[in-house]
Amino acid sequence: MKDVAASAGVSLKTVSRVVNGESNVNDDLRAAVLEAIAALGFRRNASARELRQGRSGTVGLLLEDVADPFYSILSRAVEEIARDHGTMVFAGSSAEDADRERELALAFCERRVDGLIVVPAGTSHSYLLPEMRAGIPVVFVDRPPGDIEADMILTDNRGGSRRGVEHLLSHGHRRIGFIGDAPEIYTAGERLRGYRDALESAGIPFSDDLVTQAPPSPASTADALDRLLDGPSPATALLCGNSRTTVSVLRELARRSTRLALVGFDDVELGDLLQPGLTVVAQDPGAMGAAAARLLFQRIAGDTAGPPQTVTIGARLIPRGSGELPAP
Amino acid sequence: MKDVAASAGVSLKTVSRVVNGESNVNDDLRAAVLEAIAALGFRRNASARELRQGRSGTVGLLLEDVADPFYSILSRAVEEIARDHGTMVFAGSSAEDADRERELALAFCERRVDGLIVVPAGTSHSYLLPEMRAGIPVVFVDRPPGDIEADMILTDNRGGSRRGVEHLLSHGHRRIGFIGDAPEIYTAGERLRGYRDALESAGIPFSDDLVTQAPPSPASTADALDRLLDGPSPATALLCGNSRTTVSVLRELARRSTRLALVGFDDVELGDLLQPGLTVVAQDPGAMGAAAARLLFQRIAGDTAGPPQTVTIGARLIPRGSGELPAP
DNA sequence: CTGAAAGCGCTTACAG
DNA sequence: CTGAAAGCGCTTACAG
Repeated sequence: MKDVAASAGVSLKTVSRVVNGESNVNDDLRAAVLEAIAALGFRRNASARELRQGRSGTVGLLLEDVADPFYSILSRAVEEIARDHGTMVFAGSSAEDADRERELALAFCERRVDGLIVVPAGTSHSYLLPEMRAGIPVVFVDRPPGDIEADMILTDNRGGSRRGVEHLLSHGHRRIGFIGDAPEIYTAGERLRGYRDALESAGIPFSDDLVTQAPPSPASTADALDRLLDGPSPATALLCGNSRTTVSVLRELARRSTRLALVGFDDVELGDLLQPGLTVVAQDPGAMGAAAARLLFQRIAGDTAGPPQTVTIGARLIPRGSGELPAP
Repeated sequence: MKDVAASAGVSLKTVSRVVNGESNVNDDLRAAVLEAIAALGFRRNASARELRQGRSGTVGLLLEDVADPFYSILSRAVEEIARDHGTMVFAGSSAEDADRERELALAFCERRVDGLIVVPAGTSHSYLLPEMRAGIPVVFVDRPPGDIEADMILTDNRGGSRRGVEHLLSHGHRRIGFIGDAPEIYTAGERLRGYRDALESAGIPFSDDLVTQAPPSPASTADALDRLLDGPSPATALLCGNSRTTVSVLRELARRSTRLALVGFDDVELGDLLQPGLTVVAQDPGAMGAAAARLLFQRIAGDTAGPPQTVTIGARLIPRGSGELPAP
């Protein structure tokens, strides 16, 4: 900038004014500055600007895995809103590791992000309190934070799960299985609750035999199916608590050439092309990302008066065939 | 940092030494500094550090769409390698818009990224020359840059496509269609070349009637299928030039209940669960991202002596059923 | 409308 | 092993 000023024969401050598009600059001087900028290939140094201004024009986005379709769609939605605010996005994958989450979150804070969107991996988030008090707003998505109060965007997991089970009940099923993630996972717990809600409303007693809660893996899913299908009164329908489990179940059913009424929680690509089409309770990751980003920028803009907000986003049942198979 | 120094009763420089993990600090002073850091909730300001050091510890990653599975897998691979180098990743989506690509790339440069990985959207990249000369290494992925020479990571599109067609030929097909993206797209051109290579080697004359080149959309794909299937000597097999087209073709075939031997370029999730399973020529986005990141960090580390490199990554044929349907 | 001076929070280069 | 001074490249606050 000093070089530009020298080359254009003006002061540093005038160059700064031109670079920042301030209006009160003489046209001739402006032209001279622009010429010098082009000639020297000048590009403003954002670090210096940030240091002086105190805000960085960046936000941090902490996901479980950038490569997972659910999070990558969420991520794109955040990017679009950030773009409207002239802000760039740092994205990082916690890989479900609490230490890595913490490390990334603090690295983002060291970079003085203007705000943070976090899909929690760990169960304790008090490490963020000093940062939040120092003025970095944080919005949690998908799961509530561990031991602090904060803004969050959640799916209506319980209601969605209930709707999925009610759908199976309405097609005559009475023995409905549930295979979900480990019970410590917030969403897994909520979805199991929705399953129980639906059974209870229908006057069907809850049975432990029909429920599996474990981290999703092809092996654990195959075991769970064994338990559901190989007993004296097998399940005729199944709610899968997450998309990884749904995919494992589909592979396992294809291998066994067994049919089973099936509703998956979370949509999977090409679900409509399977035979039968896959009925799902679909979350809306784009809407979640957009809601998180909007709330974050509202906080960044200074709206920090009220208490933490919780935004709940509905889950939609999409019937495509597998959930409409009638009970035998 | 000044506050920490005052609180610990040492100089700024000693705090700096502790924060940076330098070894030559007296244990008592170190302890006092660490205590002051904890008490004050101090976090080093990265902007100031970057300004002084001249490097930012960030890289920019410019994709077509962060939400596309191909790019999100590539993105995660870049993140992992960046992490090994203590570097954060800015990711942005060009949305296939040359202006937006330029705007994002220059915004990354203004933030003084240490390097840039770019999936080109536009056809001219000379706008990056000043930045490259100023010492920001740039690696292009998936497609070559427009009008400059630079490092790049490419898939063996031509060879992969050839292998896909040879696979169909080996199952007795002679009328093999090709539906690819618009001919301006580099990868589309290469894949058409591979298609021609395979036909030529088999002594089968190339026929324009069997080829469609257009931006993928459900409507254009349906039209292309009409042309291929409704004539006097219809195609018995098809190579789809990209995954969006593959999905449209699958939907269209399901609607018509027509069968056709099919090989898709690019894998799609759940392709193994379709009936028949989807045979594809699979790119390896993870390998591409990793190769790009490795080359970039090599350049950042100062290895800029040699000429630009091109790394070509193979495409693998994965037979799953659809490509093995025999010719009638 | 224009500019000179101070300072953002660090690290570098140097002295002791 | 420790510290005082200068400076990275901007913007802010102020004066003219």
